[in-house]
Amino acid sequence: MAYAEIIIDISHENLDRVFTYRIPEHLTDLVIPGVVVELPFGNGDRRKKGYVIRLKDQTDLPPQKIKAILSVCTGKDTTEEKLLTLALWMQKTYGCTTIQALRTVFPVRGRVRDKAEYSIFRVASEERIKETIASLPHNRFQARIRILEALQSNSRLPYDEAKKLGLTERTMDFLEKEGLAEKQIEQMYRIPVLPSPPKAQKKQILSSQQEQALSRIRAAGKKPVLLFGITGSGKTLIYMELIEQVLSEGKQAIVLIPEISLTYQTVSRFTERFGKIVSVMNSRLSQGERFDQFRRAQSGEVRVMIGPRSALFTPFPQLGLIIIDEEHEPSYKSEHSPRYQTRETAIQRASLENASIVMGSATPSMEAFYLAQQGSYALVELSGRYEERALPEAELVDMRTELKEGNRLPLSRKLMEELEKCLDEGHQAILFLNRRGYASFFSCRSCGEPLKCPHCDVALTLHSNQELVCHYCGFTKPVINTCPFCGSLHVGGFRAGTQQIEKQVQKLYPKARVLRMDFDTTRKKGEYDQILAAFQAKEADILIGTQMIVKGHDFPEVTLVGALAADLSLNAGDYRCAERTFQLLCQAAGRAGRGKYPGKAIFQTYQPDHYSIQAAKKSDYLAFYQEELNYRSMLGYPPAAHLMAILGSSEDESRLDTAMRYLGYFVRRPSLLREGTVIGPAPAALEKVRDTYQRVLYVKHQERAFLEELRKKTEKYVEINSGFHEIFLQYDIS
DNA sequence: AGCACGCCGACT
DNA sequence: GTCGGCGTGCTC
Repeated sequence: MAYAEIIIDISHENLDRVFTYRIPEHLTDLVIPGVVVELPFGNGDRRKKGYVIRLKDQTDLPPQKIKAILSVCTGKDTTEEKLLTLALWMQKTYGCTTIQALRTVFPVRGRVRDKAEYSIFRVASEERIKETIASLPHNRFQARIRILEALQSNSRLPYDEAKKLGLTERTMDFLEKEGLAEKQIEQMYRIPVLPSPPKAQKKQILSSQQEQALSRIRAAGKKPVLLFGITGSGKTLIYMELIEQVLSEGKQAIVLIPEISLTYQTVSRFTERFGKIVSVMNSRLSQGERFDQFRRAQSGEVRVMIGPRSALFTPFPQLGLIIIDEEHEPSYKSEHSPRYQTRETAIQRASLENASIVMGSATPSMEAFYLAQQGSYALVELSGRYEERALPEAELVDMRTELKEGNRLPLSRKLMEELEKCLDEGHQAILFLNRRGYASFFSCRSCGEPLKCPHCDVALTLHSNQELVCHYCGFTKPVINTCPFCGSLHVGGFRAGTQQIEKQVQKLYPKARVLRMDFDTTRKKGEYDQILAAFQAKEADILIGTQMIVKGHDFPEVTLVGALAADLSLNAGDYRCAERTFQLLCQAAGRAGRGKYPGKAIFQTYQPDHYSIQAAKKSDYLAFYQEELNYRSMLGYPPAAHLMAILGSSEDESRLDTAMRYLGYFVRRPSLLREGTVIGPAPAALEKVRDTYQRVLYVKHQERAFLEELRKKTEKYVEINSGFHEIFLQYDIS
């Protein structure tokens, strides 16, 4: 006997499990994992669609309970089937539950959407309603009367309001049977506001460099392409040419961009060229809005989807091209289960759909460049800035010398000098701080003890309203004036966050118009775009901010970029921190001199000799790549090897410790671990978040498949051991 | 989510 | 008794 394990509905927790169905003989060949089938479900054998997850020969269930599959809905080549196959691939590769994988790939009909969409419409005349109310005995049918009364004045009653009036299934049945009202689904799309109306565009002409790159991309065919082009070399124009071609073949394209650069500026370039067929997704969209976006894509109304990583799952009928811009951005790695890497998943989707895929970056991720070197990706280089603008020259300032010579300000003398020059010439400047709040943590100058959040174990940040804030859980406490550890009165915010730098700059250059952009000033929707637009319109001379200001914006009047603490991100305690630092600095330097004036970048640092800072100074990607690859090979980190993080979390610290220790013993068993290394368990980077403790265990191995196998074995081990019951485990393989 | 089942109170 | 409201539990 053949059976299939099927998932019925991904939007409801109670149905969050597999059901077993019998495969009738005539469907034997058609029912395979990844296919959508029609089933009888529940008491009335209602017709439901289900996803086939896997097949099996046996089942423990009593035979009389098992129903048979009715039919197979999807042929082999539908979008749905391919996305389902993609979900199963993600489950296998990233280790998550099937439901989690399905929810990532298919839009969930959110509750918000249901409320807004279902309405009750009056279908009878007002008189008839009145008569019905009168005919109903008034001491009963309270719910019916309330609803009919509501329908008298309004012909439409939203479903959630009706629920409040006591609407039940039976009442609804009565209303429909009597021909008084009907339940209706409104087919209203929530169209997110498009940045700009399509303009008559003047077609930009490709440089010979761009032409060359374009033909090499086309020559690569379906092989993934890594487009390695420095900032300002005009990658976007190449993307648009590729999209143009795909559209002319009647296919559709997905453009992935990091959330942070999903701005008016970026999107308007696409809408100006392609008009209404472009749609934008962003993570601020509600579930319902996202659902609508996907439906518009399905119907052919939208043919180019721009968005962050979740846009990868747009269900286009004939996907022709996937573009991943700024491929190296950390936001392409999902932080929730499944912890998928967008680049890998996109390549998988492209191969399932027989689509092309192009990844672009000025500073490719170590993984992508490594794979390009190995020949798995086609490497297409795009050298030279568009219209031959010079690359800005970066200069290092050693902050240790600065301090020795008596300058305690966050700005070095060199930077001040350049800033003044820049302002005098009437140009714009960007001052960039590696991380928000990093430098303005609150600590004691006598004993050096920083004040930490009692829930999250991170340093509290001092805000201008004299409050100490935890940026993870939002815990606040008023500022104190004695150190709780040693009683010293020398407590205060050290150095400067963006706010302090803003104050400092205002003091130094009272005439300069200063804009600040960070977490605090961009909390409200639209503020981000407003600040950028204002700066672009030259309504300010200096823009101060965290990494968000150096990502992909084009400010032609900026001639000076200052990185105030270039090495801040070097000590983040993560094997990727050198890579991040290099990327951020290169991006920052790339902001300067994008217009007709040459640019200048100044990196202030306490570690001027570090290779990532040295390489960033010269914008020398290859030099950095070589050094970093040596380091990764030596220590067995990706891309030289593979790394699995097992993240355990629990509210019970001692139980978590015990469980993770035993997990450590388990994966260290010689019978399991061949040629691999285990590190930990150790407290995770954030030891405690929202009163939940976190521990992490790392396993390094040359073979990814080995780690995937180990994960499966670990899952089984955890399942049969009661010590892990209150422990939540997540796996992250890279 | 749907649907049935079963209990409870208000009515003929 | 009987009907409808309402809470609970199950769906291969």
